[in-house]
Amino acid sequence: MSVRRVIDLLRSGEPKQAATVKGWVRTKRELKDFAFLEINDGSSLQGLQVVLDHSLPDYANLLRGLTTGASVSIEGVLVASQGNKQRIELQAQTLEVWGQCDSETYPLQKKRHSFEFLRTMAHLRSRTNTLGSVFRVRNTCSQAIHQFFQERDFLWVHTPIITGSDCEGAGEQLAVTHFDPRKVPLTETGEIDYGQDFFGKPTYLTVSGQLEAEAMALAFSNVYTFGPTFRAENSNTSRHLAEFWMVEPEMAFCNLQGDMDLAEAFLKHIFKTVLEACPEDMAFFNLRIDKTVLETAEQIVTQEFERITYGDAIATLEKAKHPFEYPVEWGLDLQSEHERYLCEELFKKPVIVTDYPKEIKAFYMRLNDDGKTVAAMDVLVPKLGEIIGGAQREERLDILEQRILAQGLSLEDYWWYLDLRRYGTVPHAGFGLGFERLVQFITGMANIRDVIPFPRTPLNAEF
RNA sequence: UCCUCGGUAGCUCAGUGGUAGAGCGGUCGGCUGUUAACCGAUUGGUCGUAGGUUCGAAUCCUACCCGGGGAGCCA
Repeated sequence: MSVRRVIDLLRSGEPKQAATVKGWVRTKRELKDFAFLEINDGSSLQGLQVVLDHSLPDYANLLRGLTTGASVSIEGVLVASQGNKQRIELQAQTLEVWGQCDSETYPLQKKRHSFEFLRTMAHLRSRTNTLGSVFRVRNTCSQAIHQFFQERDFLWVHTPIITGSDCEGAGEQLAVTHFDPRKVPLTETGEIDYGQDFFGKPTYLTVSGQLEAEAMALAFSNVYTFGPTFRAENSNTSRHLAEFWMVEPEMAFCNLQGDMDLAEAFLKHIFKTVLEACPEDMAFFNLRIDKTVLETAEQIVTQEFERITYGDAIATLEKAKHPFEYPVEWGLDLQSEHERYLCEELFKKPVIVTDYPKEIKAFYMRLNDDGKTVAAMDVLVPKLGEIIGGAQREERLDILEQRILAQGLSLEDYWWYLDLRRYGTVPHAGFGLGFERLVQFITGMANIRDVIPFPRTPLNAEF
């Protein structure tokens, strides 16, 4: 008798077939002479309905052990369901409880729980409908990302998680040390003597693999990273994590135009893949989480993104009859409210804003011919704001050196990054995508802590 | 980090100075193929923590802790 996943049985199981299913009890509905179980094994949102007849040996005792959350193995025969909520169901013949689940103390009820409550039990919450759907969609997103790049001959490169560079230009870093915090060695002048630490110098968790990805792109032409990233910012919002996953493609012989084209094709591919692979989960999000996710996904796949320069965006915002809390003025960064106005009210779709003033962007972004702006691009989406940030990189050694110095940074810290411009430099471009923000955007989940299994945020590393 | 709202039963919440409540869940019983099952009964509390005011505090005051939403920073 073959063991089959629930999704397989729901899709292709036929009456009279023998089948064994293994999973966890979601609900039990008892009637006088028989009972229904719903078994879920994580393979799909819908569970398999199992019918237990009172003629089963030791029926009364059996039912007592079949509580919500218990793990079971059930052998039986598939039959056409008399109910209208499922095509097929399993008539149980033998049943084994692997692990009991005390219903007095098991925290997950059959009814809906708040996401705040579920966050206090990250080890159990994946057994709920919503988190189950989230993590299946998250998996499909991962797969779609690799597929997109691999089909285009991009090399997946593994950039370091521990970095010796404390100046990657993207926020506070978490220190990595092997020192005993009670006995940190000091130099004669009273400074911390990092020469005695594990790596012989200060080290940190990476905030971006971009600089290393650029090095790899200058050998392999097209590469991408997909890995964890860390930020020690004390950000307490529904869109920030201290540990998150980032996707960073980097392309040699590419300009800003090519960068934007790639970003748009990339998002379209992921949405298309999720719509095809996870229709049940997406329908669930549309019904229970956010009634616009399907419409939004269809728009992403079919519509061209709006493209607008920062200068035009500022001019548009200045003319808008919309009250803004923060000032709109050339040279100031766009605030959340401005970004939301552009993509939620004005264009009603994703917007790519390009060519920002050089003062508000990173040193490595390529200086435009006007000398005032850089070849940067941000992809803004409704509700979330910035989901992708990218740029054509500055490939000219002299200008890059000026930009590093102008931002108060030191050339020595970037010696190897500058070498890339000394030896065979080429125009190149890339972008970074916050993976959890992508999953948030696709699923409509309001809080980023609910789209990663074990979220890391300030004061939260329990699991 | 700032602003703001909140913390009362396992969960979601009501109670705003005078005996601690409801719905759901759990348990027990009933029931015609149920599917957020249904019907009946029942169980369940250091009111976030520590001080203070008061004859009396879940309720008023102070501090702290934790959570939600918004902002900044960003992805």
